[in-house]
Amino acid sequence: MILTLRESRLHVLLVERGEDPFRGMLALPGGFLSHDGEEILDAAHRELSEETALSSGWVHLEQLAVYGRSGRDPRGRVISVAHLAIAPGLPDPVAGTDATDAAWIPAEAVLSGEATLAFDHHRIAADGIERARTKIEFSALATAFCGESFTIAELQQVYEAVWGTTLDTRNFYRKVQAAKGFIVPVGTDRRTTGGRPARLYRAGPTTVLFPPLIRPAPSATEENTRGEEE
Amino acid sequence: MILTLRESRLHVLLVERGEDPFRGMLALPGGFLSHDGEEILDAAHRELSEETALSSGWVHLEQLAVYGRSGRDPRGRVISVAHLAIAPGLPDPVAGTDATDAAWIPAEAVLSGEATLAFDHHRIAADGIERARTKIEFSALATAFCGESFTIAELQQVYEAVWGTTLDTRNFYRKVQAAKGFIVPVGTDRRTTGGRPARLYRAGPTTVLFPPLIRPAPSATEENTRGEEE
DNA sequence: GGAATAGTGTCTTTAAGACACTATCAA
DNA sequence: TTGATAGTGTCTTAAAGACACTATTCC
Repeated sequence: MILTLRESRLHVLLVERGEDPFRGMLALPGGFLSHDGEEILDAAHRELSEETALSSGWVHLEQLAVYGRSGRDPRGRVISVAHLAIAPGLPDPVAGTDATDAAWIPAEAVLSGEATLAFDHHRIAADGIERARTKIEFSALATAFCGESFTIAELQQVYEAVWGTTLDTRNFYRKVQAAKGFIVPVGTDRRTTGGRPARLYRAGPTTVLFPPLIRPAPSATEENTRGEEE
Repeated sequence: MILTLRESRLHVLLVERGEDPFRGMLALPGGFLSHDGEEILDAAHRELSEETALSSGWVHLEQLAVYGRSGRDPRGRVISVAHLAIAPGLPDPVAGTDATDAAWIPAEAVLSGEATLAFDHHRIAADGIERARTKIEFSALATAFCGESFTIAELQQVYEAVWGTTLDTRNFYRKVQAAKGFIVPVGTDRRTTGGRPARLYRAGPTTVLFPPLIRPAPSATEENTRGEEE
């Protein structure tokens, strides 16, 4: 599953299936190993570039979990190794091999069930979004949603979009700057959009955020996002 | 991979392989799906009870990650779905089907490389231990190392063993009791070992610890425990 | 009374949360 | 000068870390 930010909102790339089963329904992009010896991670990269025509240099890609319940695919026993990809704002999607059409769908619509997904892809998507939500608390992953350089305001929009919350600007500035090695200033550069120019930063060397940026508690939450257990 | 506490130290169950490849070497217990339709989680439970003869009611079992690099098994392409099991102090191990012998090995010895493991099992074991170390910070998972009831001192030993640190008793008492729903007193019960009797607790309803029990920073750490990526 | 283990209280420091104004640029 | 966006400072509260003594039982 591929996540990105568009118009300051979190979006998931979905394809409209061009073949049975579930022809015409929305599904996560994906596919089978192209040959017996293909590495799983290579296959994930291949599927990713087939769907997004993206130079995989700037994409974060990690394994999510395995989904292998019998019955999840009417064609028979299919074991899927779900991966999570995060990329900066992407061009409009390109139709892939097994898809007639692809589109960025707001994560909200997927989570709420407003968009219905084929197979058990709702569950996979929910797990992936939850992984992203958790991981940006403790790792520098949020910068994967940004381009090479970005402003602190843009980074704040990433957190707000992924968590679906609003954050206090002053506290956010304090916290990202307190996390040493998270972002480093790109010297002289600035960019302007009508107001005071913003300082540009790029991702720093650190992958582990300390202190972390804890997500505000919504009210009562669940845990358990890992794989198919239970 | 199965983790438990023995003599206040974290141990991993390893089997000595009775068959090629890697005959005679230590390896994580495991096996293949018994038939085409077997659920992955069921198979993990089955392997678990084959190795430990444990009523799976008291065991925590979760999916860890997939390991599928070609070349990881000389027999051919083998995709392993690693699982992490955590159980309270277990009886001495029972030899499994594909193992001539099984033994609890200190996690330290596995991590340090003092014990050499077959296949890529060192990596899997390291990932599993790191998962446990991280997860007891934010979830009530540590109680899975204890029996049905336990003392706070015993729970502290779990944290110390898994993290490989020592903790301040007073701060630990304060923190576990501040995390509402983590542990609940088992009323009148006590148990005695020569000193003042300790109050007994059992696992509470909460799975998410708030505030969490943050693991003390060792000095400089890495992250990235998920699966085979990179 | 002594050995053994259980349990607690205070002070300091760090970080979170809440909150509103000043700074810099373009038009 | 106005509109727009960027950036900052303080006070309060929560939680972490450091630290040493009292309590209860068995012998």
